[in-house]
Order: sequence, then structure tokens, then C-alpha cells
Amino acid sequence: MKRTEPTKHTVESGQQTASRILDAAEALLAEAGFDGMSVGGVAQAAEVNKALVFYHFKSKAGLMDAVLARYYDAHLDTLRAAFEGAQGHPRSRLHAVVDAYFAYIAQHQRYPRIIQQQVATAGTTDLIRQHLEPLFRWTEEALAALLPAAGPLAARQFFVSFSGLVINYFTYAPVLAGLWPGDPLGTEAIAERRDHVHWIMDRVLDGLGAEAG
Amino acid sequence: MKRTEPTKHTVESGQQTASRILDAAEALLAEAGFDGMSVGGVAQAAEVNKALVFYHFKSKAGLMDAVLARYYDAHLDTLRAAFEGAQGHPRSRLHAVVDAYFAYIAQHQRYPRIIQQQVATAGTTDLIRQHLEPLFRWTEEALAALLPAAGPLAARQFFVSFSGLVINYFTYAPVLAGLWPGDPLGTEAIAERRDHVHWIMDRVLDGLGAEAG
DNA sequence: GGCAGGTTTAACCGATTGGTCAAACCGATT
DNA sequence: AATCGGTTTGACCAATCGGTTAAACCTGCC
Repeated sequence: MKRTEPTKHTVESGQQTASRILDAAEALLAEAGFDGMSVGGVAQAAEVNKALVFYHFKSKAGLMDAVLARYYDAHLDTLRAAFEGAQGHPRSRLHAVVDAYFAYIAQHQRYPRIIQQQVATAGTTDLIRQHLEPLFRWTEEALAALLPAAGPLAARQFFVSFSGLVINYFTYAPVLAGLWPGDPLGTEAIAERRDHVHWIMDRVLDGLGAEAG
Repeated sequence: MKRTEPTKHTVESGQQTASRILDAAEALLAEAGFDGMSVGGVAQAAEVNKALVFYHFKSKAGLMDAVLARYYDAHLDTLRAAFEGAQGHPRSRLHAVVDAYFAYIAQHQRYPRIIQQQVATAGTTDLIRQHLEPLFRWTEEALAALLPAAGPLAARQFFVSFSGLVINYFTYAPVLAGLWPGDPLGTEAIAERRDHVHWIMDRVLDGLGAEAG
């Protein structure tokens, strides 16, 4: 049953255990939230002494910070690669970004739950904002050419709208599972949701073109 | 400094204190979440003995259940009244519902944060679903005439989409406050967001009409 | 005045929490 | 073999947690 090798007190073993702790923390954070997660529980899930968690991450808040950092970095990289890699009309590039967004979240379903928990909780707002800011700035600049700088059609509105259209689906999925036929997190259901968002986005872009012209 | 009257051990005083506890719990729940909120803290905020909380609500979970029930009932009533009270095209009725949604949340800004917290946390999923179900069923029936029963344009997709467009704005507001100029929860900003959602909804309805015809 | 029943209180409980600390451990360097 | 620095461990701590209990309290009723 033992898959973990015997303890080796080396630097690389340290990074290894730190990563194991991070994985465990991520899982428990998504299930129970920051306050619902206990450091002891994380240590137990990672098969590691509790004090090691504090040794590697200093505090419980530091642990969550590390989890968030890992996610946001990967998230931003994914979107940036999608947008800059896509070619053709701005429309197709935006579709590519949404697809990448869906693919990323579908692969990391814990991510939206963790974010939503923390966003809705006072106290960690600064931490979230700090991580969200580059993502926000980047999308705002990417959309700046298409949209007015202010008012109901400003880029920032669409940032909230489209990220919400995607992320909200996943956070509500466990609730929807009891209200819909089938599993909202199944492959087909996710594909259907993706089509839905694409459809709405096309209607929005049509409307923007009409207003501009 | 004393505004609360001296203790009166009567039935109606009991309901009064129960209501005070409920108010305090609501505030702390919105700030810190279920696990972040302590019963002692609630009692202190309500200027009430801690044991009274258990006397009136049996348990911490019972307390949150009471908070949620109060919100969901009012929420559903508000939407239903808006939709049934509005006249004319389905389009204008839907706009009326969205307006009512905005007005309700703008008046009860703690509501979306509490919901989002709980939705994103495993364990309380059943409780949330139980309260959300009538709201979901009702909107699904109300939209059934306009939309296909399945696929990317099914009513359930739009339920998630439009409730998300509204509610997500408020939950993200504390974060956006540091990224936007001005206060996202100010009157003008909320009005701007409302216009934004209305605009998107119109584009969607235009698209549905075009596809149908 | 006394009884009844719902309300309020203080004291208390076991369990769990985040966090600390000094010592043990281990591989690498000399 | 001695030592150095990063890693791991178990034991420990004060604080806080949700929840209980028995008694005191107050009001209305007879």
C-alpha cells in the first residue's frame, strides 16, 4: 500500500512534499473552503506531519496563497496563449479565448469553486484582487479596440459578463445536478454550455457591429 | 447608549430577540461565511446570550437555514410579482423581471454573497438546492413558451446565464472596487450594469426571434 | 399569592483549531 | 568523522469552537 518512498531529508524531497501538501490543500479548499479546511486535515491527506505545512508555507493563509498563485498563473497563461495564438477576425480570437477558458476550467474544476468562495468572503478580497488584476488588465486591453471606454458597453462589463457566464455554470453545477436531467459536468453538458456561451457571444458581437456601423 | 429595552420574558420579546439574532447572523454570514461565522460572534453582535441562539434556532445550521429561508421567500415573491405584474410583450416582461432582480439585490446586497459562498461549498448543496428549486422551476416554466426544451438554447441555460449576469456582478464588486474607477456598488454603477444586462438580453432576444423566423 | 410556561442567563464541557519549539534526522561538504 | 544546513517529527499550547444544562427570571393566569 505504501507508494511514498522512505523519507529523504533533501532539498528536492522538500519541494516534493511541498507539492504534495499543495495538492491536498487544493482538494480540501475546494470542498470545504478556507475556514472549513483544517491544516491538520491537509497534513493528513498529504501523509505529512502537520508542522511541515507551517515549515513550507508559514501559515494557513500562506498555504492558500500558494494554491491561488498556481491557479492564476496557469489560468492567465492559458488565456493569453489562446488569444495570441488564434488568427483571423477578432471574433474568432474571442471564441478561441472562451474555448480555452472552458477547457481550462473543465480540466481544473476545483478552480472556480475556490475562487468563488474567496471572492464572496471578506478579508481575502485583497488577495484575490491581487491575483485577478493582471487577468483583468489583460482582457481589458485586448478588448479595448472593439469597445467604448465607458458606459454599459465598456470592456470591463463584458469581462464580468463572460467570465461569469463560464465560471458560474461550474460553481452552480453541483446544485444544478439535482435539478437537471443528467450530469451538468459531463462532457456533453459542458459542450452544450460552451455552445450556449458562444451563441450569446455571437449575438453580442453582432449587436456591437450594428451599433458601430 | 442603551437602545434596547430591559429584558422582558414574554413570547413577543422572544420573537423580537430571534429577529435580532437573525439580523446579526445575516450580517456575519455575508462577511465571513458559514464556517467563518461563530455563534458566539452572532450572539455578541445581537447583544444576546449565546445560549439563546441555540434556544431559538436549535443549531448553527438551523440558524443559517432560517436566514436563507427569509431571503429566498422574499426573492421568489419579488420576481413572481414583477413577471405577473408586467404587461405587453414577453420581452418587456423579462426586462421587468431583470429590473426586479436588480432592485432586490441592490437592496439586499448581502444576499448574493451568502448564496455564492454556500453554493461553492460542498455539504450545504442540498440546502441551497431545496431553496433554489422553486425559483428555478418557476423561471423555467415562464420561459418555456419562448425557448426549445433542450440544447444550447434551452431555458435552463438562460436561467444560469441571466441570474449569473446579475448576481456575479455583486459578488465580484468588492474585488472590482480596486480595479475600476469609482464604486461598483454606487447607484450609477449599478444602473450602468443594469443597462448592460438589458442590452445583452435584447441582443439575445433579437437572435432568438431571428432563429425562430 | 402561587402556579405554569416560555425566556434568559452563567457556567461549563469536550473537541478541535492554528501555531510553536526543540530535538532528531539525513545528505552533502570538508 | 565532524559538521553544517535544510528537512522532518512529536509533543505541546492557548484560544476558540458548537453545544449542553440547570437554575433564575419574568409575565400572565387562576
